[in-house]
Amino acid sequence: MRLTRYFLPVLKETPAEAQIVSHRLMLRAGMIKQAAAGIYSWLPLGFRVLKKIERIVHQEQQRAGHIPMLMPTLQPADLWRESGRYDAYGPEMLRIKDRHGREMLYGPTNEELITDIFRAHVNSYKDLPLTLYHIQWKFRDEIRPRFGVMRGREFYMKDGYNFDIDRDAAIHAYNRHMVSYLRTYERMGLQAIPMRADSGPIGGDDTHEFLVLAETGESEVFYDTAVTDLKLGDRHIDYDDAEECAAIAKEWTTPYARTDETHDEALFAQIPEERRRRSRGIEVGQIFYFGTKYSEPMGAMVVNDNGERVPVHMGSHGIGVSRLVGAIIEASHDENGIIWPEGVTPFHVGLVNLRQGDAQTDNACEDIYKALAARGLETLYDDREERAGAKFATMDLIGLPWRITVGPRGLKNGVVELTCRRTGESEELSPEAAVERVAEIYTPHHAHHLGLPAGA
RNA sequence: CGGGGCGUGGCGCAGUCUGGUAGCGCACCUGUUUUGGGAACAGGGGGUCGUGAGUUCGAAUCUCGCCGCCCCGACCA
Repeated sequence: MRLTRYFLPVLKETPAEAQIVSHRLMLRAGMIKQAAAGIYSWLPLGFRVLKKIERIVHQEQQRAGHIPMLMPTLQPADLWRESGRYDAYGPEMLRIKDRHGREMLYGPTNEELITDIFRAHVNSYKDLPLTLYHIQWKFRDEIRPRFGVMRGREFYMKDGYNFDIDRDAAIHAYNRHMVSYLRTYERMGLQAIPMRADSGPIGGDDTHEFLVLAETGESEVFYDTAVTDLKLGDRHIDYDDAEECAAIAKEWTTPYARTDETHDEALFAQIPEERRRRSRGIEVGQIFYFGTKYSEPMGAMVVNDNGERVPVHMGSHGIGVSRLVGAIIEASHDENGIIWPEGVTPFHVGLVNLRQGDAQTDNACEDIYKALAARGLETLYDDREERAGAKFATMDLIGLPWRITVGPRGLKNGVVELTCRRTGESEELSPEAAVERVAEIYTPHHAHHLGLPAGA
């Protein structure tokens, strides 16, 4: 993408309303524009990141065997009366009437809809296990939206629902989700720690929240540093293997890690002091096992192998996709701007032409731009008539992890500069070698896409 | 919902107390000179001062109502 043909309204000054760093940087980098309290337009750069995150979530869900679909944002009130949540949900649910006076609501979550779909079409234990999910906009009329996309009223969320014949099978689904979530966050360059949590209004026996450590997090968290040393890396995982999933879940949930809701000071005190940490975290996901809480009242039953009608065991699982954009920035920035992890960066590499209009540098940039595209890399080419300082400042602000700088001085010696946004380190390379290096850097990220279903 | 604050060109602000015909910086447009970390100079365009009513010869400024937004708290992906 050529910057002169793009839409990137960066701001030099910080809008007054933004308090936390991710909100400030998202506004300054031209990623979002507020439409109303807690409601945002996603401008092109922000939209790109949102879609990158969404894609990773889709890929990892499907890798775990979960099935994508899409449910509407508007739902009929009657379904919620059936589950008993129409009144229970309170003013946080946005209620609307259509032209015929029928009561509708803008979905804050989808348990009712998915259960309705399930009971209409699934009748036998032979159709289980089944896990369906979608990524859709939600609306919760928060008392006080704040922190930009981190606590919006309208937000983009992956929510999934598993249906299993009994408790054991549902627990496997729970563990499988934990593993696939760990992998999802790792690909985004995040460490999200599963922490035992309260089930809250959704209810259930078992639940973990995934917390990203950050100063500005809304939750107080307590953990053993043993948990932050864990990494999935590129280990192969068989998601159908209940024991393997359980083992990995156990590995991550054995070290102490809890939010203030479930914190136990006595247990915490047993951890060696040098490993004890008290910090803050941003919740970026949660998984639940809730047994037959919805299936019973709503009649989501199947016939088991004895010919008996039994309620299915369910769980639900969420990832805050739009919130993750903010959470990643909270976890990865410096005084000059955002630092995107390679997995979610809006563009893989920035190309800076230091002497726009000079035939030699223009040509060198065009060649590099084409060579990067040929390698399947997304480049933001700053071809504006701006001075070097302005171009560097823009690149630093929007946080592309790698930058290729092309100027007459380097070209005289046949080199360009490849700079790492995170470390600030640069190396001088021939244009061909620079392209090659960037391609190498992104090879593992592109490898994730292999072996997945079309559309993933 | 309780408490606090703010609405003035796209952004950041001054002007409001003490009413007198709207200003600064950034951004934008034109030109010249610049060009490896947010350039300089010259010229230029853009604002019913959130909104409605009232007071007044005269309202961004005073009074009352309404709307919107932000911050702190209790709640949530």
